[in-house]
Amino acid sequence: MAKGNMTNKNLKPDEIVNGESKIPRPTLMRLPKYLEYLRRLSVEEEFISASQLARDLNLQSTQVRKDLATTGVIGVPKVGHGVKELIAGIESCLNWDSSVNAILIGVGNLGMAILGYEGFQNNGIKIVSSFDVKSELIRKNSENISVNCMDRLKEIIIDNSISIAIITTPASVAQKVAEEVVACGINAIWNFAPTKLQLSKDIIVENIDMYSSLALLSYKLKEYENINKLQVKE
Amino acid sequence: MAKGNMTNKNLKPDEIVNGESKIPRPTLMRLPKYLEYLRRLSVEEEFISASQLARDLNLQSTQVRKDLATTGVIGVPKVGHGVKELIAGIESCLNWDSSVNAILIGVGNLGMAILGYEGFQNNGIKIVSSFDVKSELIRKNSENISVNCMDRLKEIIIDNSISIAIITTPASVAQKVAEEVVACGINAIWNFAPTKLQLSKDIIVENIDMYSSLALLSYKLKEYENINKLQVKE
DNA sequence: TAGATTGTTAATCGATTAACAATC
DNA sequence: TAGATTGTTAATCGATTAACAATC
Repeated sequence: MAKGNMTNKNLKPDEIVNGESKIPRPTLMRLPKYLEYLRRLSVEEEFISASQLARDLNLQSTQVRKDLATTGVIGVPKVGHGVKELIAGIESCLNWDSSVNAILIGVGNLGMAILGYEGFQNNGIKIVSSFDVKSELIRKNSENISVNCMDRLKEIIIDNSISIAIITTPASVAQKVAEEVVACGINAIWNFAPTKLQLSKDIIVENIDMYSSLALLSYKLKEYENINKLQVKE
Repeated sequence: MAKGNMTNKNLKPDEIVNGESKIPRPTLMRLPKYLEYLRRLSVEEEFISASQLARDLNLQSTQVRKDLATTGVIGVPKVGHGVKELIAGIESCLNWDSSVNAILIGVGNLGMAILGYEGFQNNGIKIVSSFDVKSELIRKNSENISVNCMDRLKEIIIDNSISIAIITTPASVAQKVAEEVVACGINAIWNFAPTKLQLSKDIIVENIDMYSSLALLSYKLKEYENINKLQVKE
């Protein structure tokens, strides 16, 4: 398995996390895209060049080389990088070579959608149980994952060594739910509810932020329409 | 209504879009957070200071001042910014002061979840119709939005002046669906399917990128656990 | 070999943060 | 007034991109 970052010398102390150098945030966000691409390659393709990756993913080849370097995988000039090595390297960086246990809270449409995704097992996370307040959902199996009432939260979190809570409740109750799971010892939250959670600084929170994305879309569409208007005038 | 950027002088030509200066991407992504905060304020609060906003949203006050400046709203020293003006200014920047018509394709769990959100009307987008291949869904109303078969795609897009297509299909068919809507004249896509769409450069695409978000979460959790291990050792 | 690709250093770009005069 | 806040300039930080020697 690829062990990262032996190549990096001259690092300042705070650039090193437990012997490995910190990976920049934008790089981390691109790693899953490389990984998906690599996993789709046919088994015959033994090597892939950063240049080819750049072409297919619409990135700069220098950026791809830099990104791949963070995984610690060494390439071969004129040949490229070993596909298997690269997959293992990225998985290792992201901690996606094994699965961490998660629960999901809020088994509405969104929760059901996420329980139904099959990709998570290959991406470092395993949803082992889910929760809802609606009694008609309790004990009804969805995608083979049991739905429990909120009373059993602490018990199930502890018994299953849960590390991550996925919040798919309505925004109105997300804060309350977040506080509850934190009280049960959870310190990583993946929040799909469109609301900002106010929690202690040491709790890891990642948000799926629909409205930021929509803001970009709306702004680009406005630019696009303005340009068209200008062209019509001219 | 706030008309942006009268204050900015000395702009290079490519910093100006139709008479307004370009808003940086990170700022655009924060604008919805300011907007949500401002909308939640009680009507009695006439003014809000950038400093207060910074405190409540965990941002730097300089950053908030810079961000608010892009909306063109002028603040009053010692007092702050008018809340109403600020709301109008942000809405105007994002084109969220009116709604653009959208369709949604793929009425599975995820699609149903999005059809059920009430926030979109206030955020520049109105879903007027939806589509699915599953015949049992067709004509069954969900949240008062009709579900149609794919045959009616072009007709409905044209009749309703649709600008945006929201894709909530399984990843396996997202590319095909995207090509179909583009063929019907759509040039803005909001893609919730976890796959990279390959489309002509002039099509506006925004992705809800779950796996980038999960990568950050996984990496932070790994860092967190490494730090804990180190502390146990010491 | 020649050409493509590598890893890395230096230059550029753009966003954040610090500093500060102006202001009500 | 004094203190808080503004808008803006300058400094810093960090990521992207360009350039290039090394290499199979």
